[in-house]
Amino acid sequence: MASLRQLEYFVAIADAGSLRQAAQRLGVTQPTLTVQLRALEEVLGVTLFERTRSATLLTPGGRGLLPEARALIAQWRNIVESAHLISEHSHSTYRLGVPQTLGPYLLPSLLPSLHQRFQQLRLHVREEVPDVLLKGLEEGQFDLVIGPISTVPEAVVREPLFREPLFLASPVDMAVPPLADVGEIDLSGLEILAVDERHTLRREVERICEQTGARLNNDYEGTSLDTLRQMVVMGMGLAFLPALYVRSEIHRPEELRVQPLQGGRLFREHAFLYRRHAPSRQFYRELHSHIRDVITRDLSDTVTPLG
Amino acid sequence: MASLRQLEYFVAIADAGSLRQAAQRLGVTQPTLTVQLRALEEVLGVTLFERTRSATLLTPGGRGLLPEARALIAQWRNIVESAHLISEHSHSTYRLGVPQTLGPYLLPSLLPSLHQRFQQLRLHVREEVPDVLLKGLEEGQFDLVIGPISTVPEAVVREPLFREPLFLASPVDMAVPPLADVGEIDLSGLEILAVDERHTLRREVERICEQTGARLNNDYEGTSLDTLRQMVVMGMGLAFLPALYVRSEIHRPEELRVQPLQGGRLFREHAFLYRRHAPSRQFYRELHSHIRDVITRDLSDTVTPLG
DNA sequence: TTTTGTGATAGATTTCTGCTATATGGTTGT
DNA sequence: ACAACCATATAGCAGAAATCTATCACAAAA
Repeated sequence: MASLRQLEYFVAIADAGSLRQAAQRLGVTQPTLTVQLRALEEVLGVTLFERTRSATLLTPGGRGLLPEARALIAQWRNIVESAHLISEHSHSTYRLGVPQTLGPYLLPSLLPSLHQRFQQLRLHVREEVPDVLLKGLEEGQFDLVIGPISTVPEAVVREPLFREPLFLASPVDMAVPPLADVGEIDLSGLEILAVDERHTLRREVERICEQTGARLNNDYEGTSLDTLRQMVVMGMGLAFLPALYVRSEIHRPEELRVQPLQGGRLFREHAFLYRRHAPSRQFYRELHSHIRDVITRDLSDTVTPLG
Repeated sequence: MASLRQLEYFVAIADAGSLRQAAQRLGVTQPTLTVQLRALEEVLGVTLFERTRSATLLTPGGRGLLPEARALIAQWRNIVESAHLISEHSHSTYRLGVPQTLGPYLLPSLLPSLHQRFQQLRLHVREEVPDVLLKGLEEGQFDLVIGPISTVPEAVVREPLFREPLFLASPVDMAVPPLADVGEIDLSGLEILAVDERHTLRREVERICEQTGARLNNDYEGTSLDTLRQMVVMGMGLAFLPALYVRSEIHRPEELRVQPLQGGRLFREHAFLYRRHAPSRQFYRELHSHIRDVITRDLSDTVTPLG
């Protein structure tokens, strides 16, 4: 095995045309070069220089290897430089996980601002269901997660982000009384549609249904909020839709009536998660702080910031 | 300064996903990896792995640097491989110097056969005048020289190659008696043309002129044998042309009469030269041996092999 | 012939690398 | 809850490698 240093010696000797001069430039002594050059030649099995008393000449073999050695050293310097950039954080690609029911409606409000604040930051976003998000965070498939507030392992830091109201969506041609507080309302007999059971949103809806006497339709499970909306429009039932979704959709009152539910019992909450011992945790804290600010500034008409 | 080994450790740990497993694959112990990895991280200024008790995860920074590390190691293996190819000799490019008055007429007979014998051999041929050839050989601008026999420094090995007769060239319309032996012939009064004085050939011709009483034309110096021939054709004088030149030219008796000069006093001699201490000298000896064989086999109707 | 400049060599010293043994801190199974 | 286990971290030592100083040997130039 040879070392990078030996390759640098090789190049320096070739450039200087003499061991002594190369030694001087490199700040080492000439015997060092004699020995190290010999060691490199030993490893390569090629005599790189023809040593005469009056000059040190590249052999044909050495001439062929010289550009490759230069390239290798350049590549090494490149790595060091990249590393130093990366060491300032926010120059790497962080893998962010979000639930499918949140990502498309939250991130468009978040990413432009994040990108402006951390110019070199690259986020690789992947949508997953919450269970997978948490597991993936623990196991290292994700660096960051924005997901439902839930109990998290000791090894994960959970920073509450915001509370998001749920709206009751119904077809325009259906008579549903305005709801003041869901706790006081009787929805018995009504069909409620929800996304499949891997989503936290479904658990919220299940709880609400028990409290209001509504019936959860188990035959049709929307795989996305958009599907859910289509199903409501087609009269298959009612649905609870998160505020950010409602906000982001082109509002079409002629198709869908959306009722705010006062009283604050109907909502879901999201948090910012990362591994407690992640080397970049300091940077994650900065990210969190910035995200919280953006939400407060841009989304507080829709959601309630937490923490 | 980091080492190639540390980069290999980095890659191995990333692949294995654990220090212990990586250590086992690499045939070292786990503390070694702990220490070396830390050293590499120190140099790069980047934490490459997030060490947890249950797993060893790449950090975002480490993830970014991993492909570069792989590339560097690949390039290093590439260098070693090239070197090992080169070490079998005849895979390098050797710089061959020849006189302008010989190269174009000898090499076409030589190179195809050389290439067949040493498939991977690459020769970079440059034409120079003999002085420059010898100096260039000593100073390392050439690895090999085929040039006029002359006294050479101790540091240069001179292997005689062949003796090349000189022919007397005259215009077809000029009456010149057939020459049996130049020593017995009187050429007094005739104009002799020669190449410029940097060529050994000119010195030969000067000597001959003194012996035969011919007059060397100093006003017109051909810069190449072809120019010389043209000048003879145009009636500006006679010239001595080397056998290989005569052999290689399309013979045009209607333009130029070429007379062989018997007696063997009129010739030039060429040798194969290389630095005595060149690391590839063993290979040069093989080359010389092969070249001698080719000359004996293919050119002995024109020249006399030596040595 | 002396001087200067080149690479090679020897031996001492420092630095690096890897080992063994052990500590530390989570995870898992009872 | 606790023991057993498994991961990485640390300490200290030994051998290898790298470097230095001093010197040699040789060639070219003055």
